Amino acid sequence: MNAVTTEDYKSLIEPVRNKRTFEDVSDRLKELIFNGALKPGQQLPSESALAQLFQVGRQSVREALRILELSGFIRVRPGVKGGAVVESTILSKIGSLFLDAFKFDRVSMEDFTTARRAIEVSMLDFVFKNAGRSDIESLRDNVARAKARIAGNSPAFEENIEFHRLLAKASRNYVFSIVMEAILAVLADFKSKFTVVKIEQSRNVVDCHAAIVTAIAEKKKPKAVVLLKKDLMGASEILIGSAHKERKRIGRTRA
Amino acid sequence: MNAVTTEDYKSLIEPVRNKRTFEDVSDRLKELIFNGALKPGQQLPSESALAQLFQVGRQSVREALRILELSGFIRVRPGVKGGAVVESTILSKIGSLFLDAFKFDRVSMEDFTTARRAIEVSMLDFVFKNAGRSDIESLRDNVARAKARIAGNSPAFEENIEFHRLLAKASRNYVFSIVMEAILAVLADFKSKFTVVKIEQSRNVVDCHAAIVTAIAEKKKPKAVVLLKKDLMGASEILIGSAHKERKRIGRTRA
DNA sequence: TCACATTTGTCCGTATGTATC
DNA sequence: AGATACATACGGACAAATGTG
Repeated sequence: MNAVTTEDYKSLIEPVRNKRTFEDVSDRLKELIFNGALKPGQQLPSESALAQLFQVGRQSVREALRILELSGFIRVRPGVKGGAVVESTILSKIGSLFLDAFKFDRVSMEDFTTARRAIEVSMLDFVFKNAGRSDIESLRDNVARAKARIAGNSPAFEENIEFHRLLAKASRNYVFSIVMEAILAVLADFKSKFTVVKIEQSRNVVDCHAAIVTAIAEKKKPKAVVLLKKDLMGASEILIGSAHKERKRIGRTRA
Repeated sequence: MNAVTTEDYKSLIEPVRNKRTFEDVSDRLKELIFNGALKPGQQLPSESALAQLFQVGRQSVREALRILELSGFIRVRPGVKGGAVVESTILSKIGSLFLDAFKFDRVSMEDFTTARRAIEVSMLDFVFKNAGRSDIESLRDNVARAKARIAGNSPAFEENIEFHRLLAKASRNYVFSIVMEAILAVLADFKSKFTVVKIEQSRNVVDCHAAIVTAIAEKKKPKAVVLLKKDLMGASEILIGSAHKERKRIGRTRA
């Protein structure tokens, strides 16, 4: 008899079954999606059918579907002909999780805007390297729509956010699209809550965007960098300004 | 009578109540966490207690807790004195979601490594600007531990990943920590699956890391940039190499 | 317009596994 | 070892949503 306890074996022997049922189910379904056995647009069996197939209760299936839904693998709708359909909404899910991280860990607007500036400027290299004619067309189209909206006397809030999404797409590197989506999620949330977008601000932004597109089309990289920095700096000032006001209003400082 | 249907109003009128019960519950709990009413380390009431408090069924509470768990807000453990505890694991959740996006959308290793290089190099600016003595100490410590492991004739896989996490921390900007966590999740997953880390490779990496730390300590930025690029380029080659082999082995091309 | 079928959404009762005291 | 308190899991039931005839 010695002092070796079960505890000592925990690092050596892993349990045969440590996963919870619903985790097992969601992992199995994930695998099917990764394998290509379940393709985007394809309908999954109903909850009760899945329960029978996996030989588990419906509750476990539901919790598994909840996981897949939140991870951005499926969309679930009620009603006849409803149910779970394979569909990638991961991008927007990453955005909301990033936003959660911001709120939970109380990231400062200064950190956010400076990091954003650095990342987006470095992304511009890729735009110059990889953007095609169609990308530039999309950007031009975006600017045109933004101008039209401003001409109609309303701020082009959505369009000006979309511009950066399109810029990321023009980098032809999906990683930047993911990161940009995260950035824009924070931006959209913050702006919608704390700032009133004025027409004048919107107009300046659109003008800057238009100049950026021109610089890209004319392959003038240094000019584009300067313009993008100016654009992002303007956004920073608005954000940080309202963040300070907000902190004052709430009367609580950062931990 | 005109052709205006209910459908036309969907963009104008949002439903009074489109949320499902469990979404309501998880949102309410999230708010309590953001408000600071529920602090990290704090225990939530039991499932049945929450069900009574919110006046909903246990199943709705369970699905709400599943969401909070997956979003990285709580940890759930069974047994007496178990239950849901507020705890931020969002960083690792963002990592796994990022990894999911990679697998789902079949991002190429080329895109991943080039984007990573760009982001990490731009992050280096922040390291030079903000890193304190303690950050450099952490990096030095990491290199020392890696060297010790290699001296013991085993590859310093974990330590070499951790190096980049510490580098992000040294930037003193949490945004980079988040992005880095996402990058490392992909890296760890890929390496653990497809490549055998050789001692020789590990040694080269550690030597490079050591040189980077020295360059940072001596405030030699251009040198640090060159070294970091070299380090990341080495990682790229290993990854892309094994990615090609892997694609060949599986016998499936990218969609 | 209305009834119907299907599927998700929700609740309840109950049983089991698990960790702590 | 036994009692406990909790999550986990199952099955049944009904409500709500939604497409179809």
